[in-house]
Amino acid sequence: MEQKSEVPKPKKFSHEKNKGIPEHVILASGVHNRYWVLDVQDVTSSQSCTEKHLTITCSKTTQSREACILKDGWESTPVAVGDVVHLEGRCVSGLWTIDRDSGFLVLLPDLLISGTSIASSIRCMRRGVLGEMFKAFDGGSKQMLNGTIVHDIFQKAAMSSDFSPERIQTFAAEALRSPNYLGQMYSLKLTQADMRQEVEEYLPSLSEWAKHYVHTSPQAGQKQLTLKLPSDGALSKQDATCSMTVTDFVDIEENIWCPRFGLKGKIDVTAGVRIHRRGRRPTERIVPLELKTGKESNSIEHRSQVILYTLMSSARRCDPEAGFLVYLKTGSLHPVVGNHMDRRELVKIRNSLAHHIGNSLVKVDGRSQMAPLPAIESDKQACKYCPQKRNCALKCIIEHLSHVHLQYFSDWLLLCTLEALTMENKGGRRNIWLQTAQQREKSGGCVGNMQLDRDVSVLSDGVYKHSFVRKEGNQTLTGLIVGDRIVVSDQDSVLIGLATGYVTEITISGLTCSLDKNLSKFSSNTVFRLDQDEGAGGLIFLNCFGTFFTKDTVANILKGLNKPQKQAMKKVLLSKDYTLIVGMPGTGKTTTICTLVRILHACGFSVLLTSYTHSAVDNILLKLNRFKIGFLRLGRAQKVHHDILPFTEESCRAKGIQTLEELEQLYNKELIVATTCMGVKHPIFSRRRFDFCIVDEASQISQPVCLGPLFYAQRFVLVGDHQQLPPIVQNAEARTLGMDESLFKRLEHHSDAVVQLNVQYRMNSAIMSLSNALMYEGQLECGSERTANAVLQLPSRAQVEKELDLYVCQPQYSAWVQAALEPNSPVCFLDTSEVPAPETVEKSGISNHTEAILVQALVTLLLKAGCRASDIGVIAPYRQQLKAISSLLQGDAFKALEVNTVDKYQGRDKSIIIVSFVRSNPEDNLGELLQDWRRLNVAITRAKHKLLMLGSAPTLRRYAPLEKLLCHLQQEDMISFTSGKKRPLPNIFFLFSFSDQ
DNA sequence: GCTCTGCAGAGAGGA
Repeated sequence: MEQKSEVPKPKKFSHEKNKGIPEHVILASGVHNRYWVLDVQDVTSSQSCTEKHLTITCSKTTQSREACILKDGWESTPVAVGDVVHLEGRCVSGLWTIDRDSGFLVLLPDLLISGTSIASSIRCMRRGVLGEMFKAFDGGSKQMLNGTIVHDIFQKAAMSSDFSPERIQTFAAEALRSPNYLGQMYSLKLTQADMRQEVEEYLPSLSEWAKHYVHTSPQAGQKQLTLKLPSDGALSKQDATCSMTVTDFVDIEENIWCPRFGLKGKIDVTAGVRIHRRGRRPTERIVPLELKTGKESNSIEHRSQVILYTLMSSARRCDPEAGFLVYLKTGSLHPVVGNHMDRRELVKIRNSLAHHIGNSLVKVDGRSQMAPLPAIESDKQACKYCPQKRNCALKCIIEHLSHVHLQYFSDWLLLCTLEALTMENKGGRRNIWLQTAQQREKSGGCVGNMQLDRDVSVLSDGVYKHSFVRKEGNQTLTGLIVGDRIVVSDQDSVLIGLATGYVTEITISGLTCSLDKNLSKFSSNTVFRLDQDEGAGGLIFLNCFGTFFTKDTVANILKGLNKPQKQAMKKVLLSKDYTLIVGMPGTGKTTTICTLVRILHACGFSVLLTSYTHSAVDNILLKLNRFKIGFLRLGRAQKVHHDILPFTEESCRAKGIQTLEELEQLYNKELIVATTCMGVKHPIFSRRRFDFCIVDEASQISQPVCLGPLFYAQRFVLVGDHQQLPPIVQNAEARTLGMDESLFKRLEHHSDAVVQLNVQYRMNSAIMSLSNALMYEGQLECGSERTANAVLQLPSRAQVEKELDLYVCQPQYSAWVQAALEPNSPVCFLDTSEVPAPETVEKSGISNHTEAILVQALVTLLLKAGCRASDIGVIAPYRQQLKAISSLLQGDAFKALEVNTVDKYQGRDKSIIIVSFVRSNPEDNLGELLQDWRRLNVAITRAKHKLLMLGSAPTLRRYAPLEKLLCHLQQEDMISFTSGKKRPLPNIFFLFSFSDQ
């Protein structure tokens, strides 16, 4: 993937980027300033020093401009026109000066970079950049796990202010049987005894450390340390000798997102300390302690980490100026002072890293490509143990990768990077600190003004249940829904990212959630904001380019299947590598998969069962469960279907798993393991392999995600239908470059691996014929006479028609209603063009009010005619239209009725489907959604007995797929007009009064 | 031009 030097180095993108400030960029002045760089000049000053002069603005109109001079080393900052920067220091009448002694320039400050990332970039920038691009997949080591556990023990002791050997023993024993660490031991093939031995070596020095430094100990504060704080000014060396005692443990694992310096990180221990120096009054500070279990190296990397933590702390509270490295192997303490020089150099390294990460793409001739990585360091020593060495020199090291494979890798790297960028610009975490809670609440995805309600309760190790209520009464909470991931910050966005977790319950006045930190230490007056967390965005780029034949049973299982389904079974069993099952709409994909799993299970094969969504996975499991087939379901309990909960790892563990053997047993017990494609980070996959992997809804999954689970199986089966919707890709360029091609589609032309399910049991023959004409070229068949001839049952239809006659004296006005209700014409397109029914285009989306009213009318009539609300589904391509329709369908009678987007209806069906196509305008204003054949195909294949479509035929004819559909409908005489000659209103009013009765 | 699901994740040592 290394781009060679032929690739032109990106010059200044001034002409490219200067076209105006993009909409998603937010600028500000003040402490949390954000400036847009308008111009960059390299200047040689009178003392023949080079400087960089920036012209900057913090207003989007670019009217008020300021200047910034970078010198004394800052001039080498890789800042370019169109970058966003944050400035620290002094500004005198519109001129910032960043020099040796004061000021910082933080490049792309909303790109938060972790302390460890910066520390690892000190020796090699390329390593830091690669580390941000690829999360290592190495799985860790015994030493690392030991480190984590010893940290945990120290932190628990700190929080309980008890470092007695007995207490520490208890914490150690708890940690050694905690679920999380057992999982890691399983991955690393370590035993609990191994781990116990490793951990126990450290325990005495924990108590020892506390004896010397915690203020409750009589021996505290006797050890001499060397500490010279910046605020001391010039002092003699003698004066720098001091002693330190910890007076208070303020926090553990304090999570800091620091957008002033563009940093993030977790501080092991935040402690209140008292520093005693000879001849001075003791000073009190709150400082970061960084724990280390490895060698007492006092290395640049370790010290840099501490200095960065002091900088992050300074943005939250009084500048600690110093922090401490605690080496737990020996129990010794090293003070680390963060003077301006060190901080300056680290911020520069951060900027360099941010520059590379923030400019990972360059445009060449209008097309995006990956920017070159920083140069390779030729330090053999450093490279030898570098965790990124495989990614660093991919081409050289992995010789078995052919050109095609490398090309595939680099293509997808580009696509994923493009997509990540778009997702970051759209949502992204930076809105938490760039927008006030009120601003963000308007656009949804945030609730502010929240206060802690009841006491915090512990749900499990590291999971805390919190209840919040609105400070001002009962304003309804609209922004969040149950299951959302959230980030908790203080209302004023000073303490950002205090905790993360999930919404578990929403009431009228408040909300309950599970969080990773206990916030009870905040006073009951503290006001919080809860922001929906879209996550860091982008796809994880999975870095892993690394028989009992019980004939009777199988025969029995095969019995209920139709011919193509049987063929599918045979194909899978005989396959060497993979099989694709093309399941057309209603052909029983879930049943087929369920049967396939039962057969494979009966044959003694192990199966990894996956799909993109939790609900798709659970759909199959619900069916499987009826046959009493055992399985293990991995994944967050909150996302799993209620009836499947007993089979989750979490509930199995709750029955009591304390030893590694029990955990191994749980992981190995079932032949069938089910999870989502993204769930493959689970420890089980570091060891278990499967005979088969089945991926459901595979045509909706992007390639990198779909590949994930396939690495753990000998053979795989992809089930999907490429005539249905493809994976969602937000970035337009990535889409045109083919990112929405699923693996299913890519492999589909290998026709010998494909088997088609074309016998369907959903639609009656009239509805089926639409899809056959449009997409399947007549291949789709009805499974039985019963399916083919099934029509809508309307017990009270006669009564309704009688009333219609009574209320509408002119029959031509109610003709279309009669057509819509007629069970024997299952397909009916209602052309609204003569009504007319124009669309409404708003920022929030597109809707069509008249169509919404017509939907309401139809639903009302259908219910009146004896239809159950749960048998009716309303579909529209646009969210805004769903809102319009739902607001008209309020009330208990409509409760069971489902209103949803086309996309959400995929994989589902209803007896009656009403589709509102929305678009209706005289211009050539089309939009993308309805241009997609597959979306239309999904929309028209959801109904079992009756398909009602509403739309303006003249507008819709401008969309190629709809033109074809309308042509077919016309031939079949399936179109009727919603009114006679431009007089629809009496009808509509009539319907209103009718529904109000 | 308006369709949306998944993800914890920063740091745990080694030289």
